[in-house]
Amino acid sequence: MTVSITDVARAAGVSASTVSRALRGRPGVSDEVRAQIAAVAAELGYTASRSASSLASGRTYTIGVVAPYIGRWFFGTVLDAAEQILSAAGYDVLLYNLGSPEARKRFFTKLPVRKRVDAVLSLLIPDPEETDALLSLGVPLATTVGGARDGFVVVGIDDRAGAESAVRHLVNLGHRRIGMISGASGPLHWTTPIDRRQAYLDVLADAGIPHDPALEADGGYTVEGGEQAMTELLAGSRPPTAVFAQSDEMAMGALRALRRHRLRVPDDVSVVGFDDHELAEVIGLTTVAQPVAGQGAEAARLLLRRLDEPDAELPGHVQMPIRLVLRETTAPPSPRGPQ
Amino acid sequence: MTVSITDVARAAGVSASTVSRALRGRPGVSDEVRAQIAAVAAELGYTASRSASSLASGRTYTIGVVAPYIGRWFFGTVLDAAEQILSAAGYDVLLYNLGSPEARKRFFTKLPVRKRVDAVLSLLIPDPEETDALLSLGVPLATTVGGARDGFVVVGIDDRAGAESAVRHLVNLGHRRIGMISGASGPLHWTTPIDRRQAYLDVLADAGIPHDPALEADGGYTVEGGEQAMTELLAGSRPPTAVFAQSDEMAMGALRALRRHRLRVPDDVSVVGFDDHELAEVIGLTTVAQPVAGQGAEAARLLLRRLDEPDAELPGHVQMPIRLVLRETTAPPSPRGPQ
DNA sequence: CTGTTAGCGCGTTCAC
DNA sequence: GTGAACGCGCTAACAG
Repeated sequence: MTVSITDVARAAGVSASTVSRALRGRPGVSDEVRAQIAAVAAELGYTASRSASSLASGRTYTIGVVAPYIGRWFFGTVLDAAEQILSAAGYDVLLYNLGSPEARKRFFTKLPVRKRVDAVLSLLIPDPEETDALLSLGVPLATTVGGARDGFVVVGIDDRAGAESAVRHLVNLGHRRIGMISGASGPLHWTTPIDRRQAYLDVLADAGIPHDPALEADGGYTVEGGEQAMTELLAGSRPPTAVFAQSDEMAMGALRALRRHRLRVPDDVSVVGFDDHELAEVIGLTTVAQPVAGQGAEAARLLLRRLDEPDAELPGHVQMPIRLVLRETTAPPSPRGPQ
Repeated sequence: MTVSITDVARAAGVSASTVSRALRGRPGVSDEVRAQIAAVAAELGYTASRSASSLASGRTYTIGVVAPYIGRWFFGTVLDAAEQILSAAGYDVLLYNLGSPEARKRFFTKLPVRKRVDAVLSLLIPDPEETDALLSLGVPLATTVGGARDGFVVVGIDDRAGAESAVRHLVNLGHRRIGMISGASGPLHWTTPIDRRQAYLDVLADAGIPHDPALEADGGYTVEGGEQAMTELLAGSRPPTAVFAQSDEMAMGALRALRRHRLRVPDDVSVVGFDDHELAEVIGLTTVAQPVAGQGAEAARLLLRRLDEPDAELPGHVQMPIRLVLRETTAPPSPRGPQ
């Protein structure tokens, strides 16, 4: 039924080893024999069985990618970029979508990637136990989230610097009542919301603006959450004149809430996001841009280099550039304040 | 280093065959032995090598998913849903992102999924040659795009009915100059834009509205394309009072173009999209909703059933429901017309 | 430069 | 109910 290496060997009048060497471009085969084998293989439609070759060689030419919510723009974009780099290098991608707690638990207890992948790229932050599980795989590890960690190649951004530039922008415009929509209720060990919040506090302190806890709300990194959070902020006795949302999706939710309250942006309230979502430009959202696809691609590249030269010195932590993109949702505060 | 089935067998004082039977729940093992083996395996952290077991059994417990642009909301969402169903059933997902022509060609010529997957789910429409390549794999096939085709389980929607409801809505509001932003420049064999366009023509004809080619523009299914297309339409001598965009992303681009031209929506121009993108609600976009995640999940389920009972009768073509969602971007035409 | 010999780790007959 | 033998298709080490 399916054509095997011995079929090719027989048809070409050589041994299976020669076929193996010839097709994989290994030295030790004369050019004419190699060409003839290639021709026979093509004619028969032969492809080596990955199961068999990885069993024999120990290499799988497969990379495992674990992600939360691949349907979300951010992760989808990272995955997209990483896959392109990996497949161009001849690697296949095994995808694990760990959005639900059950899926996540199932993955880390059964660890289906064991003996199946040459490396793992994680788009989520593993907790200490999960980290141990990944380390136990004994393969190179990379991640695009969180800070530097042992055993991982980390490609990320400077969350604090990014958040600082956003909040400072609002301060420079003259705002004093600056709210923040964060994502504190996310998974543990997820330092991003913590870092961005700290930057917010730092900039306020730096500007001599007292911190008002009533100006903080949790948006859970979703559009709906952002909308609810903004609604909460508006319900306060002294609502903010500007809001820093820790993600563009939450910012979009905030914009929706503002529209529902008949408040104009940026005349009544300014909004800054974070990410530079593909639709941020469409909406005219001022935001902190980070190279999302770039991080996926870079992490994939570093992983490939680790596989090519296991002993090469590689940076354990790469910082990608960020920049504040000014659009149409920020302006100086209205003299009359919101309302 | 890595623990194998013989390690477990030795530690449990049984043979490898018994371990194999016990761990996979096959009959022929006493309950107490089975329990003991399970305990030993857990303690040693044993997982069967997929390479070895699929080499021996012929089953890979892996499904190949090919997609264009997984970074795009639509495909990311379909993939997300399909992956959840498949991994819950114990299958792994091998992902192939075929956005670029090179990646696509590479995939279909080298066919890296051969002997690697038990089934394939395609989120793109293969041309006749590519179809042959997929059929040659000899495994169940499914797709979420295009019409019914031999050898595939197709899960989709009625594109014509959906587009009709959108255009009819505009007609019912009283619009006579109705533009369309389509995606004709996409890949060949992609019938969606053709079907949606035909529906547009049918409804116009039905309403006695003459067709004006100047009211059609190509948006290539992207936000930027939609923006350009809308700009083209506005540059005409008699711009439309309403526009049907064949996708929400193009509709969002159109909204941006309208804003830039200082035209109000829906007062000056009405816009209808197609898909019910996750941000459509945020923007208040009237659109034709289709169950995007639902299609991915359903296709995955049908594939699993095919694998479980290869001889069962399965529908070759499943139509998922659609519905028009009225929001804030459509209204009767302004008495003065656009401007 | 090429063929031969051994496994890689497991599932699957068979015997027992 | 359990174990021994064999083979899945391929790569790696060794001869020649």
